[in-house]
Amino acid sequence: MTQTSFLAVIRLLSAQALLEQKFSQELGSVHGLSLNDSLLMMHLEQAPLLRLSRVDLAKRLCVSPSTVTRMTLPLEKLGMLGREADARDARLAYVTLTDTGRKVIGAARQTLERKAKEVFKDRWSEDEVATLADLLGRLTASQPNDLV
Amino acid sequence: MTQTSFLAVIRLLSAQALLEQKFSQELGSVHGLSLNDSLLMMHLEQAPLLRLSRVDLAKRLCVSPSTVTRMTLPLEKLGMLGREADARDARLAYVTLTDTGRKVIGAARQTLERKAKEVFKDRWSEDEVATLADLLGRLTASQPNDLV
DNA sequence: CCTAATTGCTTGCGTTCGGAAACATATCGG
DNA sequence: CCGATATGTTTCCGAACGCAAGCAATTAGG
Repeated sequence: MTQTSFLAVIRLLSAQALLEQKFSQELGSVHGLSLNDSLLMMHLEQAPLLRLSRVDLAKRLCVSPSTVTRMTLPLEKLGMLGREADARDARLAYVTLTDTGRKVIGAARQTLERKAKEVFKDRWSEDEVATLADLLGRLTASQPNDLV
Repeated sequence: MTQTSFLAVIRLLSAQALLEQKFSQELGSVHGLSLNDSLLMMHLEQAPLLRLSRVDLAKRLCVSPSTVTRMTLPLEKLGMLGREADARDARLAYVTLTDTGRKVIGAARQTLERKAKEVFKDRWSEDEVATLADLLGRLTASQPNDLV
């Protein structure tokens, strides 16, 4: 069991490195976004009011709050993200997804979907991909919210 | 199918961020290694002569060759890694695993194994973990060599 | 041979990230 | 009401990375 767990974890780390490499290039050159930028905007996309606090985003992305601050700065200047205050708590500075941002992340998502399909194109049955997605979902179940 | 593939990829990326966060801290404080340091040394561990070229390591880790050069430098100074020339090709500078390095990565591996077991401790049957490991292995099958 | 292209490695530069510290605001306990 | 503690955000600093450029050595083509 410990060997199997270890194998699963090591392979997951390796697989991520491979996928990130495959996705980052095109995502950056075509849409001007990093992979983490895209994940951030996709979290906003499915948030109730298209907005989330910075600490919330940090937890979902598994990055530090300072990283969220730095990530949102350029996207805000590009008009993809906005900033919104909370009426009750003046400490909160929500990150919002603008109309421009919705269009951009929509296009980026299509790129990601196409690339994702390519990954499993050969030697994978639909059931196998579904099983993989399901098992990985168990791993991230402890996290705030699931994308897609 | 495209939705399923997309879901699998997104969840894999999220799961990796979560695992890296869980493993990095203890690995660094207890053994003084980063996660990538450990993966690099584990690749050396199972190499035929405990040695690999830098470009080979770069491919296995999905990082740039310059990163390998920079990663090995401090580990070499700590006596965990060594440098070996090739008799036929003077360009090659093999990275070797020293006795010290073998002991350190062996201990680090135990930490990783223990943490990996914790990840699946609850709500996972042995078969499920094995299935996950198998499916992830398919993703990394295109890569040079498999760890473990 | 001898030049050109290729391969392995390293260095410099710009970018990105985590952790500590600082600051503002909120909440809790008397 | 007030001090102490907690929470959200930002800034500073050091560490890690990719890319482009450069150097050394090998290989390929005439």
